[in-house]
Amino acid sequence: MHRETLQRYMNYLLLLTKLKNEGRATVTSDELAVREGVTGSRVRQDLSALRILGKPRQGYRIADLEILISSMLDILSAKPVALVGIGNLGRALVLSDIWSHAGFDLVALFDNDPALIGASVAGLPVRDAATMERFIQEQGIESACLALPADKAQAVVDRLVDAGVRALWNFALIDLDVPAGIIVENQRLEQGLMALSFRIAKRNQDDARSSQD
Amino acid sequence: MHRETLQRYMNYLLLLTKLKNEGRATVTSDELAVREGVTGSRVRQDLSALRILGKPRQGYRIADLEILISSMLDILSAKPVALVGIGNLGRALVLSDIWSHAGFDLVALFDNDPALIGASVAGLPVRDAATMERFIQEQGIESACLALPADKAQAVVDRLVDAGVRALWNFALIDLDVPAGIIVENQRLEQGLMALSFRIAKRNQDDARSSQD
DNA sequence: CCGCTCTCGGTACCCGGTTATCGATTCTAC
DNA sequence: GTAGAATCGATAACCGGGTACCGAGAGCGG
Ligand SMILES: NC(=O)c1ccc[n+]([C@@H]2O[C@H](COP(=O)([O-])OP(=O)(O)OC[C@H]3O[C@@H](n4cnc5c(N)ncnc54)[C@H](O)[C@@H]3O)[C@@H](O)[C@H]2O)c1
Ligand SMILES: NC(=O)c1ccc[n+]([C@@H]2O[C@H](COP(=O)([O-])OP(=O)(O)OC[C@H]3O[C@@H](n4cnc5c(N)ncnc54)[C@H](O)[C@@H]3O)[C@@H](O)[C@H]2O)c1
Repeated sequence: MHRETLQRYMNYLLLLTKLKNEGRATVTSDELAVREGVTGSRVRQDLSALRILGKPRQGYRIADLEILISSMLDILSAKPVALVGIGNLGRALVLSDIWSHAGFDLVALFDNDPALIGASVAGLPVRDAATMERFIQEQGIESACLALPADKAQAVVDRLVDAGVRALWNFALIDLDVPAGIIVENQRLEQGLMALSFRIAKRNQDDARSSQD
Repeated sequence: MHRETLQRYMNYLLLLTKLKNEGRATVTSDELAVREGVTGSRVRQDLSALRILGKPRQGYRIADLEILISSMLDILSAKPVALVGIGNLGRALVLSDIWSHAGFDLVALFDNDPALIGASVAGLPVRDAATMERFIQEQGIESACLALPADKAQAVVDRLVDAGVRALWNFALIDLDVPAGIIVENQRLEQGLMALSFRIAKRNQDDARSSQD
């Protein structure tokens, strides 16, 4: 499955939640399509690939779609995950509700700043990073999120992988080096900002060109 | 230009910076290709589209690539940008160095929390959100970043657009409603986490399947 | 100086994602 | 009940991003 396709499924899901809150029970392929900037055909093929059936003149049952897309993404489970680096970004992540929405359960916070250790964020204690390996092994945690300086990230990753972590969500701007089989999902915020810069430049060019005509 | 292609250019840029720091002056298409999981052919076509010429048996001059890709993305300029919502996420963004890397200059911080107004973050004062429109108009700011609660975002966006903002980098989990011509780049963190969940599920399935054989 | 090798630039081809189309089905209206 | 409209499911056609290939130029070794 290509990244674009995967993103479409996630957008369907977000859209469905919104529609459900509006009291809707069914949705047509064209409705989903226009909001995604794609054709009804594409949506029907996406859903058909998940063996989801709709009814002519009625559309698809929103509840069915939600369950099937969610289970494909495996976000109905609650995989335990640890967060390392409780700085500004880390705190924002702890306080957000994205973990449960994406099939994770944030169970542990780690930092090596004595001023932070022992504090509590959103009801979770900040643990000493020195105790990280032990806790992760004991709890069988296989996922971790990194919100710490780029120059500290690789060393922490090595320790995490040794302790049994097999999937990483990385916010540090660095290409992590991991053994085969370990998944790294990089969250590169500056890419979003660069994309914005490009789109602004493109719009300004287009505007200038069309005003010339 | 498709999103995937754009992302490839940004990755080239990050890679080039790294190579330059290692003292390299030139790079071959195959070198860039393997790190991007693509063929040398694709890289050469990408670069050729930017009218970048290489030399046989030598490759491309890194300095040239950096300048041309940077100018395509328009990240050499310093577009003024305002940040609204100086919570945990906002502070993390202020303190990061992504702004200049992506062609922006963070010039103003706004919040409506009296406890924050007047404080200083990274040398910038937090201004009263009530004075937002005026400041933005006076300074001719056309870009803004939103790091505030989803239920407050739309109202703030309406004010920003009225004041002249034409490009938005949005962290709130909501589909913003804006007039035509206004660019919105949504930074959906939970999509990265969902993608991680999907990749974990897929790997576990594959592992189970291959151990069956 | 002469091949030999490496890498670029261009072209042709391929593949898969996207769209278009059409028959089938179900609901509405009268 | 029948006509008509709407929407699905399937298939075919299209398109563009990606790859493979080949000829050309640039450096290297002898
Ligand atoms: N990729 C991006 O676009 C982007 C944007 C913003 C921030 N970031 C990254 O995220 C990181 C975190 O951002 P932030 O604003 O929260 O930074 P921060 O400095 O506020 O927080 C970093 C935290 O990590 C902790 N830490 C440092 N070394 C550690 C170690 N070895 N073990 C455990 N904890 C350790 C520190 O004590 C601190 O609390 C930044 O360093 C930055 O690289 C990336
Ligand atoms: N999309 C995601 O994946 C994701 C992840 C984390 C956070 N977020 C979003 O980012 C937002 C910010 O996160 P945070 O942790 O910094 O939240 P936060 O509550 O710490 O910060 C929000 C800030 O916005 C300010 N604010 C509220 N209303 C305002 C208004 N009308 N004008 C100006 N300022 C106003 C508040 O005073 C506060 O300082 C969250 O609400 C969340 O929706 C999104």
